Amino acid sequence: MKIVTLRDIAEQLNISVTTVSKALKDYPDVSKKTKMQVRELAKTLNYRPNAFAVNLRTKESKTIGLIIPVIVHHFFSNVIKGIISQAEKKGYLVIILQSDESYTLEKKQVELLLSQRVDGIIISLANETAKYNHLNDIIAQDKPLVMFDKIAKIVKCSKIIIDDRKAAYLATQHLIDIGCKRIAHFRGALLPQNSIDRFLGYKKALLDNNLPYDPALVYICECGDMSFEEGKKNAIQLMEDHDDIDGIFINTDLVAIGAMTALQNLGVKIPEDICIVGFSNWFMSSVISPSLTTINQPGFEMGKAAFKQLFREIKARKKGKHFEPKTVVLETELITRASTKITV
Amino acid sequence: MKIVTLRDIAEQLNISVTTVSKALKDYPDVSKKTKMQVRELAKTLNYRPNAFAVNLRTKESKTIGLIIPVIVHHFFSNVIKGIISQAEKKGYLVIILQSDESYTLEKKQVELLLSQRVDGIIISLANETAKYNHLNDIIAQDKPLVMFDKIAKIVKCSKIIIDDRKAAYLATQHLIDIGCKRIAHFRGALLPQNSIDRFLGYKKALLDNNLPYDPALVYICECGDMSFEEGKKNAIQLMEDHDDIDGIFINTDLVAIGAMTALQNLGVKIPEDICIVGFSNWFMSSVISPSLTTINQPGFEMGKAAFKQLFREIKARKKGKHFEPKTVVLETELITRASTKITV
DNA sequence: TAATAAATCGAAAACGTTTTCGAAACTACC
DNA sequence: GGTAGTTTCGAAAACGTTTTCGATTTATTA
Repeated sequence: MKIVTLRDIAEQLNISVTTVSKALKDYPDVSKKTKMQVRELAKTLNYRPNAFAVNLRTKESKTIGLIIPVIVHHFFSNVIKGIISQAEKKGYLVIILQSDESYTLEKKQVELLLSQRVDGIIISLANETAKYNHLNDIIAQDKPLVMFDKIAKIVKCSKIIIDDRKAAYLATQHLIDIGCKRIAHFRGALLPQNSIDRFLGYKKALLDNNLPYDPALVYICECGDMSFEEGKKNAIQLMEDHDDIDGIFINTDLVAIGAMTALQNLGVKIPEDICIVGFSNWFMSSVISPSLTTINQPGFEMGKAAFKQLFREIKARKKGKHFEPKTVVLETELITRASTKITV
Repeated sequence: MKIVTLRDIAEQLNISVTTVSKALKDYPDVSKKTKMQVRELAKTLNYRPNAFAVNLRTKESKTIGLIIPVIVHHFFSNVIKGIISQAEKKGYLVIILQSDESYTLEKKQVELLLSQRVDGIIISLANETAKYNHLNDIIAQDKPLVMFDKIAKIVKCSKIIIDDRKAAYLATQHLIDIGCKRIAHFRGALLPQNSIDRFLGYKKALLDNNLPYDPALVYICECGDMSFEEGKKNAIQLMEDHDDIDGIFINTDLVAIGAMTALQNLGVKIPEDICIVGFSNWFMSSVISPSLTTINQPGFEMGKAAFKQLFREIKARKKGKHFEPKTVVLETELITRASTKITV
């Protein structure tokens, strides 16, 4: 019941704490005999090193912090899983915080993690976040920082992203390739970089194909808890405003599925009347009817990559080397399904 | 850039570390003047207490551990959110681990959390888990432990659950009330208590209503990553085996939605030919067509309740009191939707 | 056997905080 | 001015580990 320490072992064996410590860590200057004795006793007493003391002494906790906008989210929960799985392999634990898309909370949580002295921080920014002092604080403390998905280009740290612009371009080009002439876009909130990039990719694809870009065809949705409803609402509004639409590129699968539901209720046939491309490849997208063409956004892989990068930086710091921030761009792909398959 | 300590402040003000510490914690035996000086300097130097040292000294880390079978899951991610939100209010951080339904991993993760000396542990058991030594280890160390959802009745700790049996009974009774005579059940894996309880509730409802219980009508699905596919497969199999079925009570919404998809593809009309009740009230259930009648399983509230309970136990331990394990049963409700609305 | 090399051990400092307890300084009162 | 009481401070121990460096013992060699 009592918690055993190095000292307990040392006293029982009539040796010093030093030797016990060294024996357990297999130092070369301890005899085989005492090593055996120590290890055996440690086992029978069920000795566990006091993590608090180890942390204090070694100045690291083998714990990292993760701040994400939302947890209940197909993409982000996959990222979490990726990070945790990779962290576990390297013996790291992960503290998770949810910013709820709030800048104030995000800032407070960064403070919290810094005062907890985690070994590094992984973050995906809140939609609201437009100032980056809190992030620069992390860097100023020379603590490893990796951003993913919702990033701030200005901040000097490593980043794990996809090429949102290219992916959006691909998605829009696909709509054009199958014959769409008037393509709407449901975009995400105004601030996040990826929402901007996806919009730009959409726009560029139109222009490259000599199709007019019409700002009136771009609808905004916050992509919060109400994504599905936003999709429905936007779709209904779109049908009222512009009934000549023949394709929509939508920022997120969940919004897209909402839109499809509303359109189908209005008697619009997909893909015959309107083709739809989503974004993220949520598992439900392959399952609904018609199945949804979408861009695969590899959440699990992003999580893994984010931790790997962070780990590299942690290792580099320990060796005193400085680490040049690196941006990793993960591959995406267009997955074509029934929502854009028109058999002409 | 250099990390400031109490000592730095003390030296700059020519006072002792003791006084600095006391000033910052508002001890009564420090003069107002020095308190002001200390606080001001602490602020300008951006002093942050070294969490490692505080932990070592106070023997607590204000951090708890959470072990869940899966992260990417509508119910569990809601629980995570509930736990984190509540923990944040009390100034606690949460380390999350995923057991992947594996007993071996779960056991290892408990070890890890214990050696990290978290202040308490919240756990929902893996499907595989049938031995509880690792849990008893936690209790033996007098560390607060709270289980939720997938619990082991034998283990002497606090538990947050719903009355699965009653909820399943309610669901089945509802099917009977609307005229179903031959009701199938897609149950979860064999070991988990809640999967057993839901099955028992289903069975009892049948018997109480003088309907025959037929084991052949009970299908098993593991409810892992393949839930949707399992639902489809089970539904198709069911139609082959017993085409006289007029109702199904299904362990999980996702499986139910899979089943509905398969049934609709087979030309079965829901609810006219077969009525369906799911379990968990996933947000998609209100959104698909037909919308799914289900049992509301309050994930967020369970998470909150779990942390609240853990927090009570942590407080009690600090006061040296012993805490009698408590089981909290949260309310559920039947949400009737289109999948069981037959207008006779 | 003496000198040297190798093997084995332990004292002590350090990590940064919290808290006890005694000492010093100051105030008030007769 | 002396006493008692109050206010303000700081030395020191403690939390449990890691690591340096010197000391001691044992083995090796000429």
